[in-house]
Amino acid sequence: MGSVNRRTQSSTSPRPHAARSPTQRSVERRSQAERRRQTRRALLDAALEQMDRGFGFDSLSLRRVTRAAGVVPAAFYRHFASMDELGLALVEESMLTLRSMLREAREGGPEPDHLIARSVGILVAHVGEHRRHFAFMAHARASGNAVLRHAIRSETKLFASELATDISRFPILRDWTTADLQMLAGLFVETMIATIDAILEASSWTTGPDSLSQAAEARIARQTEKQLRLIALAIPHWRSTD
Amino acid sequence: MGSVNRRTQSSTSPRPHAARSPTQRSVERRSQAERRRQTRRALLDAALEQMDRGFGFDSLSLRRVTRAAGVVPAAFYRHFASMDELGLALVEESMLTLRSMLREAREGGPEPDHLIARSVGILVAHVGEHRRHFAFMAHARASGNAVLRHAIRSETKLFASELATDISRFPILRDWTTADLQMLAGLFVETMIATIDAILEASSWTTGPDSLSQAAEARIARQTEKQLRLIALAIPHWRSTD
DNA sequence: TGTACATCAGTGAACGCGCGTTCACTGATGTAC
DNA sequence: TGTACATCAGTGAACGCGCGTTCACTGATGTAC
Repeated sequence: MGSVNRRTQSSTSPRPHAARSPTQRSVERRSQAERRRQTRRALLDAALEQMDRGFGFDSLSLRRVTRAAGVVPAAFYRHFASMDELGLALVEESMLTLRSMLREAREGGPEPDHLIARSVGILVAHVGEHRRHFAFMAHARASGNAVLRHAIRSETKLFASELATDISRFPILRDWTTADLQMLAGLFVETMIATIDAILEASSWTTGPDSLSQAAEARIARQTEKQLRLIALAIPHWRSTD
Repeated sequence: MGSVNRRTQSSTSPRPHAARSPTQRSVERRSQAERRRQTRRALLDAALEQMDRGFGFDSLSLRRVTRAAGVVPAAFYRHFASMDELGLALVEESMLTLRSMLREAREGGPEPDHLIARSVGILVAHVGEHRRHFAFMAHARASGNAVLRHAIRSETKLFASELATDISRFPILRDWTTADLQMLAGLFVETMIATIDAILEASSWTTGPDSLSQAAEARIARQTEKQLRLIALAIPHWRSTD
């Protein structure tokens, strides 16, 4: 990884003869602000990197993170007051990833036939592309750090509620009570979490994609699809009450 | 908690005039062996206690455990070579608790009508009675310690397989393929894990049973029952293939 | 039964190490005029 | 445009602390005869 602190030359040069103004001031400072931004990113990346390698957030030390980011320990405090604060920034970032997945799933529109296979495909692809965010969330969910744990839990509940709203639009669920929609969305989210866990676990044995972990991934995806298809079979037979 | 090392008088006195023999030898040593056993237990209990308070296994130090157990740090090594080894002892112990739950559930015999409510009741009761073991497993599942994590994961898979065998005895599942039985058992186990997580999370806000956490527990149990009933509705409609 | 010796669970002191946090500092970037 | 000053991201040294591990030890328990 190494040091992130090399001067980056801005290609959009800052019109040297323009009048000075508050806006101008912030533009002229961009190089310094950019350096700051890069160090902050390097710290976040270093933490994600360590956690993707299987270390728990609890055993990440401030010194290890700064070492991996290529800065001195004291520099950490220019960006975060504590490791907890860095962790919360990662929660926020990871939830954006999760929501982008939900958005992608929504965009397909309602094609019930392939809906399940498509959703599972999106899930598996997202975990592959944003493995570090998912590994972070999977760990922090059960971590020893109460601040992180509660943050992730409440975000998960929110996510399940959003999903409940989404699925309420399907005609077959029109007459379900809110509680029953939450129950069903909860079941989907729980199945999703279990799938994520299983994929991460399978890919943790090796580094990078190989045929072995790809086969394991396909097997996990097939089982998840079956479970969702089974649940879907029940939906027409459910008598919703509260 | 305090020191565990007080001499315990054995009430079953060791027949003083009997001939010496290998058996006799071990009986006469019982007081020393008992002291050893008690310290070991105190170490395990201290670790469970800390983890039930929300600390992760990763942030448990050998010194904290021995302090809580009332012995000097060096005494730890008379019982375990490392914290990892203590963790594995806890995995083993916790799995016994889990299996005792499965045994209790089996003993009811097949009464499909109340089966779901009964099973959820047993689960909730067991989590209440052995909260520390469940809290340990819930945490270690996603802990940063690879040894513990893999131990729990493989035990969980074994547990799901046992459950698959159990449910294969239900007439309605007679013609299901092995893969489909594993899939269904997996779904049950995942729902169970989510329920355990939710109960532990709800009870972590307060200490001891109070009306608030009891209400939360009842709500969680009701949602789990609904989810299992939903899944059960699908079973007759599933066309099992492999 | 009484005595001399063996075992071994737990002790207490010591070690070197990585940790989080503090502080005055440096020097490149940015601003004022 | 050129110069003098301000800002502030990152530095390097220092601190006290809890950690895991080692070691010779103590003294109660257990064994041999």
